[in-house]
Amino acid sequence: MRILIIEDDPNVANFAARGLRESGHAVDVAATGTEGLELAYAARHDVLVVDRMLPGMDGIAVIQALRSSGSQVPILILSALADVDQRVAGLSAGSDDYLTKPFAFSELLARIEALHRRQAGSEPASSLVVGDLTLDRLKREVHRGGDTIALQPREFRLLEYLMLHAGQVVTRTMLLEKVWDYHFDPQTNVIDVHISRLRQKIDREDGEALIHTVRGAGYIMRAGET
Amino acid sequence: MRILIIEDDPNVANFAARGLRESGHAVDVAATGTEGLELAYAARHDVLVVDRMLPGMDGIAVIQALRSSGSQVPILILSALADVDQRVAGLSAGSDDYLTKPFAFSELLARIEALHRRQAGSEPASSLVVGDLTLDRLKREVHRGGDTIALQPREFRLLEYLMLHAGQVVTRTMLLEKVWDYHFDPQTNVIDVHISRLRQKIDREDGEALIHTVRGAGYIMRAGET
DNA sequence: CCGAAACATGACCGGACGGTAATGGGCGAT
DNA sequence: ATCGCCCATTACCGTCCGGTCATGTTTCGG
Repeated sequence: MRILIIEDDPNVANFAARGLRESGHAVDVAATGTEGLELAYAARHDVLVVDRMLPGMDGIAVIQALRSSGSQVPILILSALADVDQRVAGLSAGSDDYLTKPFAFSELLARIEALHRRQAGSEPASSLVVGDLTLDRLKREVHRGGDTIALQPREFRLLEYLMLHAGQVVTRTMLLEKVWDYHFDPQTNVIDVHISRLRQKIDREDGEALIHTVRGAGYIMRAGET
Repeated sequence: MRILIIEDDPNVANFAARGLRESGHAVDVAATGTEGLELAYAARHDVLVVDRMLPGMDGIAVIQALRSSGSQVPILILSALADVDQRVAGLSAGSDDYLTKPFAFSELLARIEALHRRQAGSEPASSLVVGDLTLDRLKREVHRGGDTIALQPREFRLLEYLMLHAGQVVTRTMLLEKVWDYHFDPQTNVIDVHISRLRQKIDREDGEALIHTVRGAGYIMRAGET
């Protein structure tokens, strides 16, 4: 389990970090809000422990920034402010738990594990998004900018795979393996045909193209420039 | 949002229930652990608030019973025991939060909403289980006791719907609406035919039958007796 | 115990899904 | 600039999904 602690008081930070490491977790520590945000963006953490009061960027602001960027990490606020209003404010800002200093390490650990337990129970993302295109894996629905797009099963699997790997080139071999379950080269242009059909449905004239071909390599799903 | 409060002190129970109702939530109240368990099994709640000390069946025991039956409901423990060890014990038992009495209602509400927010963000269950039959909604795979079962799309949707409502009778009308998207009666026996096909695949001679017909009503998916 | 209603199952068959192939177009290399 | 390769697109058609129908079986009321 990987934990990020954002806390400016080195005593508290070290105390917590050490204990968590001894419990077998990987711990990153940041002393300021901005540094913390960078670390949070740089790597996936299982739980964040954030001090309420931080020099520069405040803890609440950090949480709001993370949440507004779509992050779902469980966050525990650590604070000296025991006041009920403060606690409520912290929770409303988008955190999942609030622990007041001074705290017992065993409780911090228990709460972190409770947060993680809950998160771990949650399923792999069931809805994929690239640009204004969204695909709901459970409902098996695809939408682009408001309207629903009907896809055939094979088309759906193809798009799903492309979106799961959005931003990375997907080779023909990968597609044959994962979308067609072929473990050999069919020597035909099945893929080309289905890419074409997909494009006609999702990359309609309106809006930018999301499926890009990478000559000699395969295809890539991407919104935005570069 | 539907909340179940298991609390023997009527003052506390009423205080919390009233406040939550005023905040627009549906609230059920149970005064004993056993009664609480029954209510929890009888209906789906979004959050449970459980008193630590209860006459008869203890709060911790209630939580353990729920968790071992596979329930994932977010649970908040309410307790007069502020002691760190008690708090840790409560969280380890499988609860998600721990609030000590006396408490401010605004904090209870904020914590309940934080728990729910987290839960709501998590996806609907992607794998369904009834007896030794499992269905993975994302991988679109069905297994019964070790081996994989291949289902046609319509068969899959049918089984998925039955399993989503395991334990409750599913009427023909419901199936037509939700599995076939028919909003009228096709006057044919499509459903019977598909139920039959499903049975041949999943209720093979080996193992107990999971799909049961309820004469005059519909079908029900259930493992175990009664 | 008999009959009717409700349900189960097997056979049939139309249509759409999805693969193949052929042709046309565009990018890149020499 | 031109040739060749890689990709795009259209048309065609076989296969299997899934709905209908007809017949057999079970359950319940009278």
